Amino acid sequence: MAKRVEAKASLPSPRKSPRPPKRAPKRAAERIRESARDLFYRQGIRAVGVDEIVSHAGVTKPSLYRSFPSKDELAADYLRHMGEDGLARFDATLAANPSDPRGQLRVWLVQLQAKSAKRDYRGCGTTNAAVEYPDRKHPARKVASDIKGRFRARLTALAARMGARKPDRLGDALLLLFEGVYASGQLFGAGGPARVVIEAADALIDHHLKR
Amino acid sequence: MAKRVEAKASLPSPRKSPRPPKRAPKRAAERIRESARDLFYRQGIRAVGVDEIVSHAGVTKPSLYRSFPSKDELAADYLRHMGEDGLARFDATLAANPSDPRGQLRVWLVQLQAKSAKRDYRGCGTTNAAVEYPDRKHPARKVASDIKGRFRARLTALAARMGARKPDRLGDALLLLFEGVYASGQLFGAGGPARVVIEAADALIDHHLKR
DNA sequence: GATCTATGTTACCGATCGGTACGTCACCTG
DNA sequence: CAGGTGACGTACCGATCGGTAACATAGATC
Repeated sequence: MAKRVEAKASLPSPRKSPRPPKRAPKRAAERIRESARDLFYRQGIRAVGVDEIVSHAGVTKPSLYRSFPSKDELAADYLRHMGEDGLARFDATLAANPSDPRGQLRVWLVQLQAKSAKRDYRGCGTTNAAVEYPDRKHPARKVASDIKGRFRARLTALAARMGARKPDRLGDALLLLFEGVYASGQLFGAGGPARVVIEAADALIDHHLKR
Repeated sequence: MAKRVEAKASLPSPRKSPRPPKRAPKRAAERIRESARDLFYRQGIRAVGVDEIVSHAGVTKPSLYRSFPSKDELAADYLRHMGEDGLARFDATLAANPSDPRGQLRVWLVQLQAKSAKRDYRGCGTTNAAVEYPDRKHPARKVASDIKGRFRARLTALAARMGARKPDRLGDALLLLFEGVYASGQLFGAGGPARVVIEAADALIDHHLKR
């Protein structure tokens, strides 16, 4: 389950003003989170040991295990944070101009395409985690499935706002395309198939709007 | 590099007729290959230890290391075999009716869609391996990149045979779709986005043929 | 200052990792 | 039968895996 662990700044009564907890409350757990995020995304979860994480974070192992019950739960926490951030960024991009969903999707796609062309692009950390942990009972896999399901729902809603006759089918078609960008981006690099994603998305949207 | 290791049947001089090597030459190496193929695909390469492989194959570790120089090379061999088989199946499907490339692609897609809907579908082992081994110097990753590059070339050639004005762009768009099926198939299972892949492929092909 | 709590550190655990030294056994050749 | 040739198995290697016990230390509260 891995309920969030930090946030102990708020439990002492808010009397003294200057600095309630200041030193400790942020250090270990948050540094571990940041290190895990970097290392897990770039190298994969299974490839990174807890020793490497704590060493990268400048802390020691017991500090990790006081904030996270296990490596699996740390991985789940990593996926939860990354997934929520990703969904929030997607929402924010779409919300920037609510009257033009198609144009805003294009904005998001331009960013995705740019990222996918960078060397050492590693695709979607959520998808990668599902590849690394096929067992559906695994904590990391459960978070990955949850995030992906919510992203799929957003694409269906977006397709509806664009006026698709079958929004769920357009949403799914777009999701196929995006997952293709994640995979082929890390496989082929800059000149890879991801270069055509915007044209392809346009074609699929047109297909679902006309007629 | 991992040059194939078996094939020692041919080196004794062909004098005696009945059975030159008979007992040993197939057993250990091939059993290991089959076990590795099953276990690597279903659980992932990193998740499977050499002990599990040899135990599943009913042999012992030294037998593995006599036929394969390392686990990494065994993984590369697994990817090489699976990739070649996959490319050959693709070619065979297309060759079954050379005058109708679009129809034959649809045949291949129907099969892909059916596989992707089965429970415990694990996507494309080649893509999965690239996710597990981001290091481009890794033997498994090199094989994965090679296979994917050849598949991409086939899709471009197929798009050309279908009469696309920009075959490389249609081929890449289709590849995005297929990689999306691999990923979303194992993420969402039977009712997932892969259900729309045929309609989406049709829309993309139409887009590249008309005008 | 005494105490409590939360965080940090040293040193260690058993299990498992990929990999190997070495002996055994079956079989073919002389 | 003597000896060579491979394939196979027993038993083991050091390294690393995820995880923990025991102790030190610093800050807040009384």
